Amino acid sequence: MGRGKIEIKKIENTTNRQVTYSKRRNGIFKKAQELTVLCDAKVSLIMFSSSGKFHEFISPNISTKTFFDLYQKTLGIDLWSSHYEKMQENYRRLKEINNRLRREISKVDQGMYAFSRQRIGEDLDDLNIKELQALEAKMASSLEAVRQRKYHVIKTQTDTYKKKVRNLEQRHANLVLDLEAKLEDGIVENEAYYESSMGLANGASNLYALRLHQNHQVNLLHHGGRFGPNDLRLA
Amino acid sequence: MGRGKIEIKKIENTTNRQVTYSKRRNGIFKKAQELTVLCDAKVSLIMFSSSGKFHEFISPNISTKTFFDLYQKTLGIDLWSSHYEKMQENYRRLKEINNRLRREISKVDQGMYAFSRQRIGEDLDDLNIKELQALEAKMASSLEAVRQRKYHVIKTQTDTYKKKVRNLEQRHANLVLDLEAKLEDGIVENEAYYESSMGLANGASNLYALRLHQNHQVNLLHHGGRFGPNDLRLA
DNA sequence: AACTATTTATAAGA
DNA sequence: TTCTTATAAATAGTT
Repeated sequence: MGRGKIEIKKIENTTNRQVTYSKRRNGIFKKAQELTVLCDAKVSLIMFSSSGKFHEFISPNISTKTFFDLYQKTLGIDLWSSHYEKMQENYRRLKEINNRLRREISKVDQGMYAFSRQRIGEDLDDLNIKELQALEAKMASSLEAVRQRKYHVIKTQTDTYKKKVRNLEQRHANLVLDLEAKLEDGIVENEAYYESSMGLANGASNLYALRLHQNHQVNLLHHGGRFGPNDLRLA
Repeated sequence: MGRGKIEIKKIENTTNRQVTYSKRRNGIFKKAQELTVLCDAKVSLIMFSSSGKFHEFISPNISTKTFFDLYQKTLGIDLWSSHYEKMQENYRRLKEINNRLRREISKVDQGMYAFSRQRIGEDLDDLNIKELQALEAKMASSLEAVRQRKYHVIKTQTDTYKKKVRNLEQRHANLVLDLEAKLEDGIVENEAYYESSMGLANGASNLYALRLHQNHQVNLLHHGGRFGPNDLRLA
């Protein structure tokens, strides 16, 4: 219908193609409109040009959504079922997993609670003698492990103190020797300095006092001392 | 375009309308097809006649679903948002909850593990003396609670046995009285029966033996006996 | 966007 | 429905 007949194949000339698209689009929309009126039909016509331009015609008094609901109902299928149903399935599965996780948490929680309470010595009413004895044995062994560890820590600290003391002994002995040498040479004459130095370096009795001090310290630690392993004060 | 010009309004004659629908439908489908080819366009054409008959044309190489996804994307709206998007939102939320639950389980598990290991006496290396002493005290107190409970259970069982014994004493005493009465009346003459009955009912020494037995039982329980609370055997 | 020669669609009839 | 055909409508190529 034109000056010449055309072959129905893609129009390569872009301008030409766009013009033809525009003309024929109007024609087809007019046809759709006429069909809607003449035949009381419902028509949905959606087009995208090659350049992506969008045009739509839809019969009056019907929304695209309604139209597609009708479409799907007519075909008896759901276009989005593959999408939607799959998601629904996943949703169900996720929900189930979720519930299982919740139950598990609850279980673990209760288990931990029971364990804790039992170890703390409550909730023992439902244990029989055999179970009680097993629990007692385990706890006794645990307690023993804790005690062993405690003694080990204390021993380590004690050894550290012993070394400190030995070191002090050595330093004071050297100091005394040095001081005596200087006194003999007449270099040092300050009496007060002499006395204090001698007091510290005055042989076995003073060192014994130091050792007593250390032992006392250990006892404090044993019976509830609050000194950390790095607390090396001696008094 | 026909033998005569027609007014564009609903054709009231049903047959006429259906014929026109059929003819024009073919025409419009042909136009859509030509547009698709000539202009490289994407066309979706869906129609329902007034009698509900459904016909569809869609450009090749594109599904109705794809077409509508494109449609929605172009319009920037989602016709199915009320349904689909809501579900998608829920799905996301559920997934998040799921992950949180997993993390929680992991946390609780680790917590329980650490707790368990510490109480069992391992993993004590990172505790200082103060912490060790606190743990020791707690465990000692727990252990004491377990022991108390054990003794209580044993005592309860012992009492049960005592009652059993008293009950037996009574029944045998009655039996003896009954037997003696019958012997006096000359009803019973079986010597063997008499001896065995008298053996059981023969006063304090036998009951003492029973009691000894019971005490021995208690000791067994105390030092590792394997009898449950419902195990009432006496030998 | 308008023109118009020509093709195409189709209304009415068979 | 389909075919025929006269005629209305659409449109290809041109301006």
